[in-house]
Amino acid sequence: MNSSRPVTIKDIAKRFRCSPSTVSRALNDHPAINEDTRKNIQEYAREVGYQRNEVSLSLLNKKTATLGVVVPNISNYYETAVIEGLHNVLQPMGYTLNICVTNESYILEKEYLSKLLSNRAEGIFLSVSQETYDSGYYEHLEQVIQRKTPLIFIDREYEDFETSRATVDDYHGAFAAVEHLINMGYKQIAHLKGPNGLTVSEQRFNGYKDCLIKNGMPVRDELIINTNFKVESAILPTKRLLEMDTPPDAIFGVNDQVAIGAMRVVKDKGLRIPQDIGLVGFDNSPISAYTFPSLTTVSRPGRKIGMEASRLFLSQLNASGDFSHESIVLPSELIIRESSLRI
Amino acid sequence: MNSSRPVTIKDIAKRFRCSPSTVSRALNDHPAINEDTRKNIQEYAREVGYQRNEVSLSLLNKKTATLGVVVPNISNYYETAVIEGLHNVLQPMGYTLNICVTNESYILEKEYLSKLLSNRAEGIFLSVSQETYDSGYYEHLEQVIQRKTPLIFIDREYEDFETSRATVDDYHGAFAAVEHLINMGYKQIAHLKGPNGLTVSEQRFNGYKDCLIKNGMPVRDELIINTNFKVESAILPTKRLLEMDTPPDAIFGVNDQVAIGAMRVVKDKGLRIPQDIGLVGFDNSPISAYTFPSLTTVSRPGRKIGMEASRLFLSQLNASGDFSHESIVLPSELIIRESSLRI
DNA sequence: ATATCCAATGCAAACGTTTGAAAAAATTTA
DNA sequence: TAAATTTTTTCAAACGTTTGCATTGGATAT
Repeated sequence: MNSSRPVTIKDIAKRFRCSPSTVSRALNDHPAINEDTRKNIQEYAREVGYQRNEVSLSLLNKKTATLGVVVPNISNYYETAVIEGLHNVLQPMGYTLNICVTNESYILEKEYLSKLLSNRAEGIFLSVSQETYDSGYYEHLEQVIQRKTPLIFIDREYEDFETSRATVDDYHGAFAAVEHLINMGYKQIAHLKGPNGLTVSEQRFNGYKDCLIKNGMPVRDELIINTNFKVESAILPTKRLLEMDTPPDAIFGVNDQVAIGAMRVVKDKGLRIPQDIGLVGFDNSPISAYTFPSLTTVSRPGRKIGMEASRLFLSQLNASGDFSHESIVLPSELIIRESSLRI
Repeated sequence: MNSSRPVTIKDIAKRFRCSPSTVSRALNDHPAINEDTRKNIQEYAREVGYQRNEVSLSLLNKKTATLGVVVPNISNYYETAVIEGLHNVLQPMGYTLNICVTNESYILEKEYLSKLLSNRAEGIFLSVSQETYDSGYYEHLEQVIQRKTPLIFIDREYEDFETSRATVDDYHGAFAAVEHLINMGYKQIAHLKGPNGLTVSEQRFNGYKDCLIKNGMPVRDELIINTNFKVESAILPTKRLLEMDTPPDAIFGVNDQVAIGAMRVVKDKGLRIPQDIGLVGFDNSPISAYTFPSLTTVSRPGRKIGMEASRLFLSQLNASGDFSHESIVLPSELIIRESSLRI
């Protein structure tokens, strides 16, 4: 008849014919408890596998030690690196991360935020979904603000939303990548762009465009084709590029996946990298160093972003009433490898 | 002075000079509430951004609708696919997934399990860490069992632990991969093995070994070298293999990452794939189809594993007292691509 | 005018824990 | 032995919500 109901402090109290308070104090090593009582109770508690019900404590203390991490997906290297960074700082402080994957859906994002608030998460790290961008709705964020729950944007962001944010300098990373291609003598640089509307996509695109302009090179619309960040989404666009009358002699991919997809198509065509076609990606994913040829790319400090975001959260938490939000932009770094190194 | 304390039912009750019960019923559309009262209360609640405190409800109902997912890491394609599968089934049912990354650490795994139990998670999906394997300790799992919290193993497992589990048939996948290499005429097949002790590593290794034996081929110890699953860990081992007096003519990597690392080294050596060296990976990661040459691999149904694990959880939940644990083994599938297709 | 009935609301307990203050018990002091 | 002191334990409230049961007040029927 030993039901699966977890042992409570009351159960133990009954067993020892004492009050719950005594048990609670005994378990917490309160000084005003008789040594014997304490030992007996602790021993018994261990024996029966007592485990403090944190739910009741959360209710009592209004502290859940839970943080929400809301991201569009976790299948990319960068996202997992960010989570690792958050984790490294916050886990040792006793926080539990509640990772929510929106799958780029607005509705899921909204649901998750509601749920996190209902569950009294003490802070939320958010990388907004594609759909949220597209729709432009952000009432679901207002609830978070209204409830004064610290909200930290990671990576993607609403430009005009007043919160803290930790992002990577995509613009200058892209700029440096394209400038490098120009320095290598490439003349017609194509861009496999990310989905429209996303800050990440647009920032990188802007870096690409501005770099061309600054260097007196034309921005050819037909050399800019959209992808969805995934490797297979680069295949057709790259084919199209290579079949043009005046095809590009270099391709800047919005991320490594896309660049690797392009690499495959280029090689299938029998073109040589970097001699015939230069190639640059973005992210410095682990595999980029081991493709053949290895891929020039721009590294994003994902772990650092996570750690900085944690810092922002903590400072907001400790802040008294008036708190000015911070925007942290970490630099990205060009990593030159074989795919663009034309001698 | 508007403190950030969330609005409670009591606050609303005070505002309307009624009892909390009335507010609760009004918000939950209880029929015995006056229509006007209901409307007024609901409107006011929306206005002030009332949000039900789920913590208190959890305490009251002893239901948290929270499930723990404890995995060594989330940076691989497979793991995220599993999580996606779990998510797809369980999120719509109202469950929140609490994803915990142990980073292959025993201590973290133990801490997370304790925490999940303390937070009254209603079920736990576990892929045990490397350290847990190595140490052989599993008292931390006993607590879970003792508390009768459904525990489902995903992917990795203790062979002799009585729970439900959903795993992939790594053995036959590896067997098929090696048999394919043999059919292609490769004679000296090396194996870049995963870390010792992990079921995944050992199953694949066994598949490799048994296939060689069954085909009357020698198992040469010097052709079996350990890696840690990561791309860079394949570099030195592969170099060593290729510098041997009688080097292998094929390499079976424990996963795609390792195979891709090997691919790089082989190409650097000026050897041709698949003519000089055949190559097979494991996982069917998105990129494996787009390497050059594309990588023959074994696909693991990660999403399906997640969905099956969910099913196991649900059936255990609905089971009355006596419940016999299920072991589900999903087949893996050989995907033949260019890297092994010698004509 | 009184009994009957129904609609609407309030009361109180419960979930598991902590904690300040009060009470009880044990010990020391005079 | 009584008073004073110290040690140990209990009481009660609190956290926010739900819910069975009791209560209220008004309307209807007799």
